Amino acid sequence: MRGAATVLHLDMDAFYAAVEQAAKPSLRGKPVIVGGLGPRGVVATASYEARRFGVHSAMPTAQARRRCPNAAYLTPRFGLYRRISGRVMERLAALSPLVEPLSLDEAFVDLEAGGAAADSAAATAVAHRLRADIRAETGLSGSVGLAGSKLLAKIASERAKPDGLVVVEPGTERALLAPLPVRTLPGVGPATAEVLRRAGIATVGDTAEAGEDELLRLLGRAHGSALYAMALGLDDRPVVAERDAKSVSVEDTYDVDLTDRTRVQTEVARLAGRCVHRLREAGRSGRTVVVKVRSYDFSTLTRSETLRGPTDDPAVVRAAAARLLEGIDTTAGVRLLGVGVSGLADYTQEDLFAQAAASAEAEGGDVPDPGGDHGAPARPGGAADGGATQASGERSRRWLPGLDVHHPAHGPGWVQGSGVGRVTVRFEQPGSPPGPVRTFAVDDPELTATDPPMLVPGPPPADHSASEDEPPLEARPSAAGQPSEPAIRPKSRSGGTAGWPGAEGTSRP
DNA sequence: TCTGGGGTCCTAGGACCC
DNA sequence: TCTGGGGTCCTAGGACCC
Repeated sequence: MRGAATVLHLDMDAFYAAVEQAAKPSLRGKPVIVGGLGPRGVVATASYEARRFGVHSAMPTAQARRRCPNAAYLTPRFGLYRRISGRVMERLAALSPLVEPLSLDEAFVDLEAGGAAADSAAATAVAHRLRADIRAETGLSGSVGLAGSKLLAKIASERAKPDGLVVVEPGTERALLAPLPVRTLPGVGPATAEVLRRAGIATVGDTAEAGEDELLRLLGRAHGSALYAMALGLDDRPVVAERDAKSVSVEDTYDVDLTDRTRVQTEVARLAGRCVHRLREAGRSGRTVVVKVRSYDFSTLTRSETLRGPTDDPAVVRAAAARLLEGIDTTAGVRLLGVGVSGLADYTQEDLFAQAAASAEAEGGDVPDPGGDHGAPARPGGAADGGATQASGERSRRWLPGLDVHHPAHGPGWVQGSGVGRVTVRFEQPGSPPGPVRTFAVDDPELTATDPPMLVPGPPPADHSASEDEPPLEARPSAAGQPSEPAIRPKSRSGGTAGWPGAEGTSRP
């Protein structure tokens, strides 16, 4: 808490859906829903047009289809969202060394830390400019909250949505909070809200009146005292820049419950491999392996095992996961499997070597066996039992709605839908007017999948697109050699991408 | 056609140590 | 004959967030 509204919270509006609308001109102004498109998918983001039909995040996609049958349903393209997010985060980094991202579309910024603003008026000016810059660079809108604390800045940005700016002047917090429902406070979800409701507490004001002792009794130590402080508008949490991940995990929900034990085993082995891959990409290793199983009835259990030292060896993690799975009954059918690693350490070859040697010495040769107790085949591809999912060889050939393609005669476009041997493509791109639709055979050799083109600067600020020639959107070489998607940027080094040609106008400390 | 995927933090009990 | 703590690590589960 501070005396000036210099803590900024930025929240991009309907981010995934907005990116898709920016990339696909024919979707602008129309309901767009991004999320899992399978039978068990859920909505990740709904555009504001779709929200008018009652569609919202976390709703089963099947339900969304009933409420809004005419929306465009698109599969998420995280690689693209990450790139755009990177641009936005660079803008924030120009304002302050203290930027705390919460997700791809959200971050706190401490405007005092970099000297960008020392009082509320200056902070407000900075926020206006930030919003304009983001729009100019990406064509997207973000809402901003300014306050003397993270708590209030976040609540303010929520109230600013969509496409707005709200400032909470220090001193006015309690009055602002009092009438709001407790659910407004971060950390109060359905379960906590129900406990409070039964105690007659419905608003933030009620919460403050209840007193700390009562809240401790109802919610326990940590949660109770945190909630009480928030209800009074008290929040001293600093904006924290880099936070190292504490766990890495991977999970899959299957379209049809898995019952075949062998299949379950090969899936767990596959997931373990994927998990370790991500672990290594992040340059980390971990000590505790976790297996997660969600049953047909949605009941979920986890089993974990802590190794003697951190590892990033796929064979070791696979073997541990297989052991853990042995103790779990899956005969009734599982809908989800997951593998995770926690207890992360920064990986260095020396450490591991020393550790392995040390434990071998201590325990008389019981070094982690890379041979793997139950060396699972690890090649699930061919063996897939016909029942559950498509053979995975098919996957690469499937045209998922929303993906970018290229055709030599028609140019760049995106998949609108596919089925019965046909794929429908709309030929347009970020800078173009809405384009025409064509249909092809799914195996048309002229149709190729491509990486998404970068967005074009937004129209609103004088519609003067920065004439600058950001590389031909064509991206035709498909960058097949360059695994542009999976590349997660290592630790602190954020990749290249020098500033956008336009607007250099942000202030320097 | 009920309920994704990636995380964080907290609690509680038992083991083990001092 | 106790009587009694406290601290840390591990495991399992749950609430919550985006």
